[in-house]
Amino acid sequence: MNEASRNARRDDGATPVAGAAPTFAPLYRQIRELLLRGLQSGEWKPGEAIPSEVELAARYRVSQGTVRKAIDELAAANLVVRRQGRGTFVASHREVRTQFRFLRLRPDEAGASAGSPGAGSAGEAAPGMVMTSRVLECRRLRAPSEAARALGLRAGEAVVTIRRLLEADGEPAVLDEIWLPGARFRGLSAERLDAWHGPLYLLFETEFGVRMIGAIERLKAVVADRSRARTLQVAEGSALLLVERISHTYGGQPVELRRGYCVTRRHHYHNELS
Amino acid sequence: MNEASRNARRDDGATPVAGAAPTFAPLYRQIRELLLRGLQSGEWKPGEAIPSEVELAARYRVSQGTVRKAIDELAAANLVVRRQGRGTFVASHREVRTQFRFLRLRPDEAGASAGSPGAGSAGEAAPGMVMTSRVLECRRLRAPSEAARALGLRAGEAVVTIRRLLEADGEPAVLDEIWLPGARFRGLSAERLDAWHGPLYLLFETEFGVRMIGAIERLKAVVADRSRARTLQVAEGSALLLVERISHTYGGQPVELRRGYCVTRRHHYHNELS
DNA sequence: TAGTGGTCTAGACCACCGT
DNA sequence: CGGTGGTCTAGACCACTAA
Repeated sequence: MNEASRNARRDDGATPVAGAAPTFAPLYRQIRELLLRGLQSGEWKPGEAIPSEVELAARYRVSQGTVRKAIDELAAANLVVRRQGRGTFVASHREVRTQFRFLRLRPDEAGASAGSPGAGSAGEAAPGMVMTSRVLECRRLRAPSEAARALGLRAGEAVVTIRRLLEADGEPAVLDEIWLPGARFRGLSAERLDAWHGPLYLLFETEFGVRMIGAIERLKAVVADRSRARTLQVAEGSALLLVERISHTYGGQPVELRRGYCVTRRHHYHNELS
Repeated sequence: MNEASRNARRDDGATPVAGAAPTFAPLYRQIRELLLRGLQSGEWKPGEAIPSEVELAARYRVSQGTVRKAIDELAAANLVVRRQGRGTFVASHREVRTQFRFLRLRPDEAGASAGSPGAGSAGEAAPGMVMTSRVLECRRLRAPSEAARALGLRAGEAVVTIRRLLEADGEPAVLDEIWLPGARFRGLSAERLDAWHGPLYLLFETEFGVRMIGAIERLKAVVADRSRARTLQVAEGSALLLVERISHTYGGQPVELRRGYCVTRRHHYHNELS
């Protein structure tokens, strides 16, 4: 198989560094890109199983080990979940583990029970708090320049904007201001949001076919203005944690701009460095 | 080799879940633990090469592939760096890539040139700013209860505390308040710090044999009190980003408590979710 | 029991690095 | 050139899951 297929497909496509000479990608990366294409195109939907390793190996005419390494990378990127004895499944925001990858707010008294990982365990603890959401506003408008830039839209294109208040254990915790590209989110309305109970990203995934697979966040500390202070029920002039997020779907394409104003009196933003 | 060595060593040690029945670890994890022990004991020092894969395979009497998988995990945890054609090296804070894993502050105008990773590239950009440090204070004292708890010390044990001001491009950016266990940091003094030019963690690594390999951070927004406002040259009542960090060395053992008060007027804390 | 992912091996060859 | 990590293969067996 090798002597032919190795050079059959050139160029990774994942690292389009301008000016770099076209480089050849190892087989398992080429396979990874093929699988990625299947995920992106919806050939396999969130929650479904992808074909078994042996079947994929036969289909692409490579060894199982090579397919395995390709899937390993997809699993490392949380695009796919392996389950021994059952198969490999497309990651979905239906799963709790996925949900809390994007919610970094935690109650302060987390017990601090030192998990102490050996060399590389994830150790995701379930945040012991009840989150409820209340939609304050949802409307369509022409993209403000800032949102257009973040979402890669032309100035004036349609966007959907949402304002919602998250409460943690009954207390106002986060005021979210969200912008979404109008083209991908036709039919998204306040009614639709009110009727939905569950994570926002799960709604996006099931109703609009938009899977959030990653995000870049910029955190700042800001002073609460009058309006935000009121909705969050804190004093004007309080310090708020501003989390600006641009999340993307397959291929790094941005599909959400979000600004979350967080009350960090009894909560904090959790992050692990390694 | 296999029929014997597979069950020769039992129990991972990395996941000491109380009450769980003793479980057997795959060979490559056992090898990983052995290598980890070598790193921890200083058998191979930061910057040095560890033995080659074939040599390790011979030493532990397993196949090269098994050693390889063990090293893969150590590399994924940033404990070790592979260099094709040269060898595998113990990670050191001397390297720039390592340094900025722990410095998440970035200047606001980072160009925002959407890097758009394919499936799982790290894409660490060099923060385009000049950081300089000025030590305000360094003294030894009995651990305040909070620091003792964070560092796992008995109340009243000795700690070293440091206060330092970081300037980014000439402007005050971060006020750090640091606590270190006194036992591990004998001889650390203001003079020693003043004489040092370079990352703090590199000093710890080279002079005290303490390698920071990970940390847990809790972020909050706070209001600047009079004293901190003055040293950071901002108005009293400004919002500051408080980054509380507990960093650890091998085995998850905490060795630093740090509180950083960040001015986020022209900078932000950068984070990537996936 | 059949099918899946998980581990381990042994050997081949490639790409890269320093001498 | 020799040594290192990187890729790929083929086959064996194990651990787990579901029918």
